[in-house]
Amino acid sequence: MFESIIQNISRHIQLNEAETSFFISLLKYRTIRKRQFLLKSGEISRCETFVVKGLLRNYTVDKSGYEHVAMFAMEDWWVSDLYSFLTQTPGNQFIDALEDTDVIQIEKSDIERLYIEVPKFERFFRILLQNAYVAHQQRILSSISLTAEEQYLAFIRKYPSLEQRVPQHQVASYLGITPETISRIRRSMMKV
Amino acid sequence: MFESIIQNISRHIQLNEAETSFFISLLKYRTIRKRQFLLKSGEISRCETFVVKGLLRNYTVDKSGYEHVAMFAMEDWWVSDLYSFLTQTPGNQFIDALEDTDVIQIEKSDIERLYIEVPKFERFFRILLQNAYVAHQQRILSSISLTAEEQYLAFIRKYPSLEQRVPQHQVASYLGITPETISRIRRSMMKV
DNA sequence: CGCGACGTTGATTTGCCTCAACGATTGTGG
DNA sequence: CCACAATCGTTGAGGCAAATCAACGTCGCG
Repeated sequence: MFESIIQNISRHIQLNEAETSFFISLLKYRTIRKRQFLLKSGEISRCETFVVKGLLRNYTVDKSGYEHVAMFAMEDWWVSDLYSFLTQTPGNQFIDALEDTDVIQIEKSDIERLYIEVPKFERFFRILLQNAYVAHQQRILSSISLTAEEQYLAFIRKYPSLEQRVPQHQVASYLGITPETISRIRRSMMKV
Repeated sequence: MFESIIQNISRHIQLNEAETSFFISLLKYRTIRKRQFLLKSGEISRCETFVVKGLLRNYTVDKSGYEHVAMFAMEDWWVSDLYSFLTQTPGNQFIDALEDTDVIQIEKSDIERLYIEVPKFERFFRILLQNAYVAHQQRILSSISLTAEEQYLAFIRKYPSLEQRVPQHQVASYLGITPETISRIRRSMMKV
């Protein structure tokens, strides 16, 4: 049940048996069916979420009602509305399932216990956040420097598996371009 | 000499005297004159850098030779080419000074010593990275969802002091729009 | 079967870029 | 101390990449 998250963590830190079972005692296993919500705007993000199987989508809705995808999260990814999680105030992000999805969750208060009782977890999440920092910065640079076509090609090169599983209009939303533009890019790629 | 960085750190963790002096023993104080480089593409980013006074700019150059600003760093900010820093391989980012700037630097090997001898620093950098994560995500959402004018207004609202100190064409580069567009936005704002 | 979700295609519009010229300011070397 | 260059911002004209709007085909599913 919890092998995948233990393996994810042991990529960066080593846990002994006592630490492992303490950690596991803090976890909750949940299933979210396709189109169901894990988090809605206005709610407080109380958990960090690890995806065991399936595919989640983290997005916001602007004042005109348009959705903008902040990130996708598939197997082995962590996701939350971090701002809401940190401040424990109502957030403005949604998380829903694009596929039937199994997740493991840990509550904020339990993460804080973990930091105190097993300080190695500070290191683990620091490393996770470092990697996210690098990825975010690359995404920002793509967004401000590439054409729509270049961004799309960079996306499918970086996340070939997501490109298979995520509907194209969701990819468009993630990249900040329109579904029509992606459709035309793909057509022009076919010709070559 | 090191009061500012100690204060920056004590916002998130408490250090005793021994820890403080050990930390200080790892630091190097440097001055960079305007237009000089702290880091060039192709070099390995060997330090984390904290800005005491002044203003730095972190950017990349694309294949057409155009610069794209990844971030600015003024007083109380941390900056590095994190990817190069983590992997200790040559990076593709530049860091130069937009003003005469005083910085404090700590080398990667010394940060690692610090993590081991004063694990609280894992917490400190974790918190720093959490805040960066939230800021990055907001910037991404701005970039994919707002018009040029909305992005510019959001920038000057979020960073009014930067808007005073950074040349407009650098702000344009940070936002992924042209200097001419910013100029026209400002003119249209004057009329109202 | 019928509906909703998804992708495609064409016609048209538009926000922003490109290119070019110019003024103001700052800096610098003779 | 001045001449000149470099930097920075502004403005206008024209063009283009991508958005918008609209219609249609297909697929999967309740």
